[in-house]
Formats: sequence, C-alpha cells, structure tokens
Amino acid sequence: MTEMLKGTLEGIVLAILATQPAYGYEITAQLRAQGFDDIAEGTVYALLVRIERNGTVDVVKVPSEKGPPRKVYSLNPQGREQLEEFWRTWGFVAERLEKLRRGGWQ
Amino acid sequence: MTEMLKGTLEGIVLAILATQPAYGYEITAQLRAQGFDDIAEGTVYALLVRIERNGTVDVVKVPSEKGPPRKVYSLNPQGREQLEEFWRTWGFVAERLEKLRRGGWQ
DNA sequence: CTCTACTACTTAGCGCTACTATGTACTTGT
DNA sequence: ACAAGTACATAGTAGCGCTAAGTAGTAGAG
Repeated sequence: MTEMLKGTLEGIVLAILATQPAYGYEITAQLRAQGFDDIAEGTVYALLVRIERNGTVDVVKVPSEKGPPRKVYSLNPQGREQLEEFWRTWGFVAERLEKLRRGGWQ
Repeated sequence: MTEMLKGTLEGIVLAILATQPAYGYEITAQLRAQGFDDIAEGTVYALLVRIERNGTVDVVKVPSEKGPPRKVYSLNPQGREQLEEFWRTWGFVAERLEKLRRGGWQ
C-alpha cells in the first residue's frame, strides 16, 4: 500500500484542492474518511510543503476559531496543469492494469 | 510516472507471471511493448531478484539458443496470494481515484 | 576473423516519497 | 490544572525505481 501511494498521494491531494481550497488537517481528515486510515498527519504536511515549494499551490493563513491558524492551500494554474498531467499518467497506468487484470496482455 | 510505478511495477510483473512463466529479458520486452518505454532493464532484473528473495516466485535456468542461459520465473502459491493482495490494494486505490476524477469526494 | 548487434543477466549508488516519532501551540471542557 | 481536540512542523528511516556500467554468449557483416 505505502509503496503504491508514492506519486499517487500527491495527485490525490491536488485533486482534492481542485474541488476547493483546503488546509492540512482537513485534507488528512478527508483522506481518513475515504478509508486511507494509515496516512499520518506528518505525511500530508510534508507533501504540502513540497508542492508549495514546487509552486503548484498558493497559500493563505486564516485564523481558526479553535486552534492555531490554518494554512489554506489552493491550486494555481500551474497546479491545474500538473493535475492534468497526473490524470494522464494515471489513466495510462490504470488502463494497462485493467487489461492485465482481465486476462493479461500478449 | 516513475514515482507512480513504485509498488505497482512489482504487481504488474507478478500479474505477467500469473499468465505464464517468463524470464527477465522477455518481461522487459513485454513492458516496452505495452508502452512502458522508459523502464530500464536493470529495474526489472533488480525487481526479480527481490521477489525471488521474498519467496513469491520459483526459478529455473534454461539454456537459450542465442545468448546466456535464461532464468525463467514462475509464480508459486505464495506469489498468487501476494498478487491477489495487490489486486485488492490496487482496486481500493483505483476506486477512490476514479471517484475523485469524476467530481471529487466531500 | 574482427566488429557490431542482439540476447541475457548483474549490481553499486542515487533520488524521491511515504512513514515514524516527536514537538509546538491554541482552545475548550472538566 | 489537565485532558482532549485542533493545527502545523520536521528530522531521520526505509523502500523502490533509475542510472550507469559491467559480464557473457551467439550470429552475421565486412
């Protein structure tokens, strides 16, 4: 599982951010709610730091009613491009995997 | 792409071996034929060494008409179990990815 | 008969990403 | 005062695919 998430998790987070801006704690909660129970908070935060450094997301700090201020991330144009590239790559792999599952290649 | 193959490539190779025994050079050729052009020979051989060490495949050395002897790998029962586990994991991820692609979670 | 190309396998070192573990900081309820 | 929930940060580790370079066998071109 862990190995399979490599590269995919980043795409998942970009896809989440494509529907609406979100902050780390929230993203982690969404992942957990979808069954990705084992994803640690640290993993998500580190990923967010990375994609921020990559310039695919914009960040604004928003005060929270409960707890420290939130860092709300949103996809920028470069991020949308990267997301499309992700979907292309994933589509390519998924297509071939499905074919393999239903009877193999040759 | 590279990152997305992590964990997946092993499953792909197990799936290939599930249809019929094969040797490294042959597996590399099949991957290339399916569009995985960038996968280096070394990657496949290293993977085969790993899954052999894990005990999921059996190996026999078979003389070749042209070139050095082939190491023909075949899935053993433990390998079939691992393959099923791979399909379960992949199914889990693929399901959620598809859902994300068609409109998102929430 | 040497040279190239194809077949076939091996392995040391690298980079990237997710995980582990731990820490900080703010708010609310007991 | 203390626990629990909210929210973020980060140093160190492990695993896997890639790079690069090598060995070895066969066949055909020149």
